[in-house]
Amino acid sequence: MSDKRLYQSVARNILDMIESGAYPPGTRLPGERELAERFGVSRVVIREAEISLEALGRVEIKVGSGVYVRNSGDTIGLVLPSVTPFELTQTRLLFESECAALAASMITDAQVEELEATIQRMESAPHDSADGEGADRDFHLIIAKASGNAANVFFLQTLWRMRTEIDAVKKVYAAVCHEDASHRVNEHAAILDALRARDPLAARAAMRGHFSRLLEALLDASERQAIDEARRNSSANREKYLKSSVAG
Amino acid sequence: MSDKRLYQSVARNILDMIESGAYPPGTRLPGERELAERFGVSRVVIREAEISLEALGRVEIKVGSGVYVRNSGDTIGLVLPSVTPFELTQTRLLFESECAALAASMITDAQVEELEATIQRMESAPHDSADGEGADRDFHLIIAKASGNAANVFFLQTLWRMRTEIDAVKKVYAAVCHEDASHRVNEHAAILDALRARDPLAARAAMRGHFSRLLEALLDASERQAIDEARRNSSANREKYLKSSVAG
DNA sequence: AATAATCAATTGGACGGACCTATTTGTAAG
DNA sequence: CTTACAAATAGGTCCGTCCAATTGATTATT
Repeated sequence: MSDKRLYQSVARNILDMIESGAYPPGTRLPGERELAERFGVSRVVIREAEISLEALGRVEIKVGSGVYVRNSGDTIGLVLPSVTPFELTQTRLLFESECAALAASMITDAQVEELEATIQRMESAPHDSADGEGADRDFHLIIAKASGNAANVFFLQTLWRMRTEIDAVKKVYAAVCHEDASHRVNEHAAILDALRARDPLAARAAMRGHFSRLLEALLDASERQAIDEARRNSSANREKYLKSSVAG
Repeated sequence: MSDKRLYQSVARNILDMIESGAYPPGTRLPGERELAERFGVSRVVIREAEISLEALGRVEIKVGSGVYVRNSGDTIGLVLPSVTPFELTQTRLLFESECAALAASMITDAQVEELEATIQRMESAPHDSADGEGADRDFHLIIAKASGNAANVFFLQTLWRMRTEIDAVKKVYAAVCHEDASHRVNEHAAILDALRARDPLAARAAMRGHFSRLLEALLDASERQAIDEARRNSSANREKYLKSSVAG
């Protein structure tokens, strides 16, 4: 209906098929010939659509085998810019705080309950487990949705992709995850309280506090990490130069 | 060195041609037929290569005209969600206001001068011209850069892509562009004053004012547009039913 | 002379069929 | 049960043809 070139409309259809859950990550898409028949287009168009999806990192084409859906998690940094963990956290601070303020005046009772559920999941999940991280993500995502703005949801998702797909970010966040887990539950609870009270100013302040503390924790962690690395390097150097002095 | 599929190796060659400076941004690449002959491959392969480059945002394909090199600085890749003009403007309000507040305490004198230049460009450009729009974009982009955060720059670019690439948004923004131009220059000047004074609160307030007014203008315009459409429909209906009553 | 309508050349878009190579898989021989 | 091989299946590439959009020059009109 809307796309100018045929292959783009086909690519969108395929993307919809994938995102509807019909083809979970790792599964094979139907063959080019079958898709061509199903969409009533030529094989060339199917190939073009799949190539564009491959360029976007959504599928992986294996010759002689088939086209496979990629977990959007294993995309490499091609589409995302390289940002530091601090930049990301600063942007999350300013963006998500405003989302929270907006959400406070729009949130439904059902969404409040969903938020409660994520906090319970975080409490019962072992620290830094996959489910704990999922609950963290859901908490922030629900708030973005509660702001009633599709662009906000999109940016929240993009921010989360940066957190999980950019190596430098992933590393530093992981280092801070252990000691962070306990604070996180409390802070999420404080944010939830403000949202439940439909208080925009309190929600903004609580979210800012959440990320301010995270930013500090990240700075501490990266400092420790830098020290560790320096120590490793210097001990490696010591070894290296001692060795050469023995050899000499 | 050698990519698995032919189109990828061709895409890399084309990219090298572009990045060598042989085809600066805005210029047209040789036609598919010529490239096919030059690389010794079929037109299909050239098309696939160009499509992958288009998906990555490096070139723009215009049917019947040619393939054009895009500014490499432009954001690439991400598939945009469908957002309304109002959602976009609301997100710009909350996001760019915070960027402005950040920028106020980080901006350099050189960046202040760049901002002044964009305002002069807007004053001298005919309303709603391409250059006027470019100056508008540059104004906001410079502020995002002045915030000293690569993630902010990335999101600013993505927001601008939404404004120019989503049909529904483009339409409503265009409708408001004429009467908006005069206000816009004044408001940009007010924002610049706050930045020049390195006053974060004033910068945030000025930016919020800028987008608040824009949001209202958009609402007015869309209301008028809805009324126009309703009028058109009703007159079409009148014609239709008058005709049938005459026929009957 | 300036402007509007028209037409032809160029360019990307799409089709279908043919043939290639890589991978998978089922079956038969060991 | 394992191995070896061969058909079936999958994507990769080419060719030639035709369509549709764009553009610019040509011509007609005012």
